[in-house]
Amino acid sequence: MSAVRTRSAPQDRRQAILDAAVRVFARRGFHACRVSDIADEAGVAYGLVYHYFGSKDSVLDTLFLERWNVMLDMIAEVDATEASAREKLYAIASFIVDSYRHDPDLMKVIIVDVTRAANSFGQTHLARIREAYRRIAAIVEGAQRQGAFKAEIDAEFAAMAFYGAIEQMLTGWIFEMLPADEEHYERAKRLVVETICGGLEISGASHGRRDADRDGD
Amino acid sequence: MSAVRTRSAPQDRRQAILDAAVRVFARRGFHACRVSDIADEAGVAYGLVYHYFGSKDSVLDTLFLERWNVMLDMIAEVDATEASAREKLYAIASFIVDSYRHDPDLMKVIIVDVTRAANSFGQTHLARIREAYRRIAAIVEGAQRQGAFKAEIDAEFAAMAFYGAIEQMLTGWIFEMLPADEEHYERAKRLVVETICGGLEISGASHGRRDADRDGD
DNA sequence: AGGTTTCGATTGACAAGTCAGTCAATCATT
DNA sequence: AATGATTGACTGACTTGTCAATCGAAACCT
Repeated sequence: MSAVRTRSAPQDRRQAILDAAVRVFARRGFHACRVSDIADEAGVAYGLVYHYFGSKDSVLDTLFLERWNVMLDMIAEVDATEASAREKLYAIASFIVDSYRHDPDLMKVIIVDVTRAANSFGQTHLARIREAYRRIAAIVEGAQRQGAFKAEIDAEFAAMAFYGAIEQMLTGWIFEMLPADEEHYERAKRLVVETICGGLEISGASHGRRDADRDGD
Repeated sequence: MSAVRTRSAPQDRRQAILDAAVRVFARRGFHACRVSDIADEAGVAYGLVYHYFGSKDSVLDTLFLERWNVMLDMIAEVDATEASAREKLYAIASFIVDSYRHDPDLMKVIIVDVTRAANSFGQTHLARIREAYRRIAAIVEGAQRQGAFKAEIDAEFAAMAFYGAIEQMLTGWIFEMLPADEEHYERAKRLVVETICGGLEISGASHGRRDADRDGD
């Protein structure tokens, strides 16, 4: 124990408020819950929330930005490796799915409450979200230059389709439309990459034709 | 003209309120706008909104259900045809994209305020949304039985990836992350189907292996 | 060691404002 | 006159953000 007894360290209180916010936001949604709910859940006085955060919005901002920035860093890091585009995309899918596995409430809040309010909040969030698409698109572009991915599919589109597919999986888990267990998490990672890359990669035959009729090679 | 002059037909007023609601919901979001905003936009008195609708939520419910049911019918109709799975999925993508082209405000409201907030409303919406996934999954299953789609990818997962990719395109247009013009709408339809089916269909070679090495068949 | 000052952390009652929903009255049409 | 549509002021409930007061720990002094 470090600074225990009657009062805990300031940063613990701040973190306790953030943790409590994740729980109540996930439970009833950002709009439906009150600042007093956060304070009650964290076991602190109402006013303390305003001591650490400028507003209720600011609490949500902090939750989103802290997590999103970790993801942006992760994407940049992965892209810097020598792995194939497929492996890079698998790493991203893994990261997002594992984020959900590790803290489903936080991911629920980010997907349900932040994305929804992305336009009513400042443009800040929108810019960060867009940045993620851009970095994924950069991976696709790299693969296109190397001839591994079809060049005729716009990289920006592909990135959004990829991210959209992943987000829909999480949505399925969040709203209990899909079974959410360890096995399905792993299957989801593989499915998303297999589905998207199977369509993006230039395979030996069948460039995108509907029928599986083999041509004269 | 039928019942014109000083007072228009009741159903016109009701529709005027719905149309106004779409506009104000799209502009500032469902939660951020007041019932008085709807009434003002529609040019009717505050109380009239409550004459036609039981609550503010009920207005949103109506907007969502009326449109969503049209889509559900459309999917069932398409699935009953003899078209290939790829053509069926293209028809669905077309319908959704065209819905956005025809009434972007309404689609924005449905995606931003309903689809992503489905848990805060009753289970009614969730069930309708799930029904859409189920119908798309049925198309995938049909293709799997016919040997046109890979059997090892869960149909439910595939359906969600497909819908998620489309919804992400709309999100891109809604938040002005993607160029929204006629040409891009058409490209988006093709991209989504090409991306998803390219990965789902059993092509002559490369069953899902990363490398395009041809096996001895 | 004991007393005291300082200052950020913490409290919770309160002011000020918001908004959904109600309802009694009015209007138009038949 | 009867019926249903329409009005908009009003109520009641609820919320955010403020703020003056209090607390606790450490530094500072004697």
